[in-house]
Amino acid sequence: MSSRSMDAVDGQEPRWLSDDELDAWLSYVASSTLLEAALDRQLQRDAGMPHAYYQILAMLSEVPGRSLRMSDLAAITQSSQSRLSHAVSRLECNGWVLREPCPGDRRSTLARLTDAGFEALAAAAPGHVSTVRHHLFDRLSCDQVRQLREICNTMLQGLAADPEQAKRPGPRR
Amino acid sequence: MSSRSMDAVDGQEPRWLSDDELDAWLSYVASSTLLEAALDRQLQRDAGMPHAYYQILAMLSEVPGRSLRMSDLAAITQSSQSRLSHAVSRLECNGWVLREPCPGDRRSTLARLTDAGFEALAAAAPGHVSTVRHHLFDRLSCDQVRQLREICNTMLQGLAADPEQAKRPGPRR
DNA sequence: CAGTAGAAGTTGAACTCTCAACAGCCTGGA
DNA sequence: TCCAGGCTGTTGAGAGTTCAACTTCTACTG
Repeated sequence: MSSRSMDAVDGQEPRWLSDDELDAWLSYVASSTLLEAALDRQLQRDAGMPHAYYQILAMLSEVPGRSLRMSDLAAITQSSQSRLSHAVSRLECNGWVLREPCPGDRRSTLARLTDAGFEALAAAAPGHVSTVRHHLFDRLSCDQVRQLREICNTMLQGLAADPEQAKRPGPRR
Repeated sequence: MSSRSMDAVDGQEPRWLSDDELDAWLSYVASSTLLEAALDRQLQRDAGMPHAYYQILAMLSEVPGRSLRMSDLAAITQSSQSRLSHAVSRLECNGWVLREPCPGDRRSTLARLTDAGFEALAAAAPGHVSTVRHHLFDRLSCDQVRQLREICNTMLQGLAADPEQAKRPGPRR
């Protein structure tokens, strides 16, 4: 990743990261890896679900009717359709989510948060928020919280518009 | 996660996130999820390895002898021992890494980057750096890069000292 | 209105990661 | 010296994710 020990062999010498950028990158990778691991560990231990599943329940809980089309739910949880489909299957087994047909478009499926699902979320929320606080917000100044939001929003603009994001290769036949 | 639709049932009302914090958190979760997915996709497609495996090769490449004890390699890649052991097994099958006994401590194992592994890394690096640049550093000001580093380092202090991190339940016998 | 391209969702296989248990080795105090 | 407990690493099972293929349905175009 640094230019110190790596030379390009082809014609196009890539723009390596500067020392400042490399420092920031290594810190970012380390902290985001460890934070996600800590969140998963806490939620798995105390609520029997990984962080990604908590997010699905949380997003459903915030929406009128506590129900969303699978596609929309996938979009707001930064999930692929396949990942979400597997996840909802598991949540359905737990009785936390329910699949039902979508009126008006027979391709679509609605995922609805059940009462049991809402209760599981409500039970999990305090411990989760406390973990997020402990590792993140209790350590940052108000300025840093704003800076973090700005930085992440800037990233999001590029990531959301990523063409790779949407690319879905057709069948081979 | 917000206090708007969730009330604590038990005695201890948790400190919910403020609106600013919630905004920052949702942006953080979304951007880190999408960025990690983009990195994995690019590396998997162009180099046949996920981001975590790239990091293992990269860390090995920066160290004298291109060789580290499994424990030390796990520490600098934010990996559990188990995860690293599985990963190195796979990298060994690719001929990119080699396991060898550690002189002086027969418990330990050294993982060494092979020449083929170094070449695979060198071939993967330009595309990877370019992806990191494209999604992150090309969009941030110098100030923001410094802010990001500060924020992540602050997080790291807490995460590295996390007691959960080290807890390893003993055998049941 | 038929044909077709694309959208929505699911599935199964392969892969990665976590968790718990285990085996081997080292070290300090009795 | 001995051995108890800790360190190091591996393994197998189970859970979650990705990828590619597929089905069904919608909407556009001629």
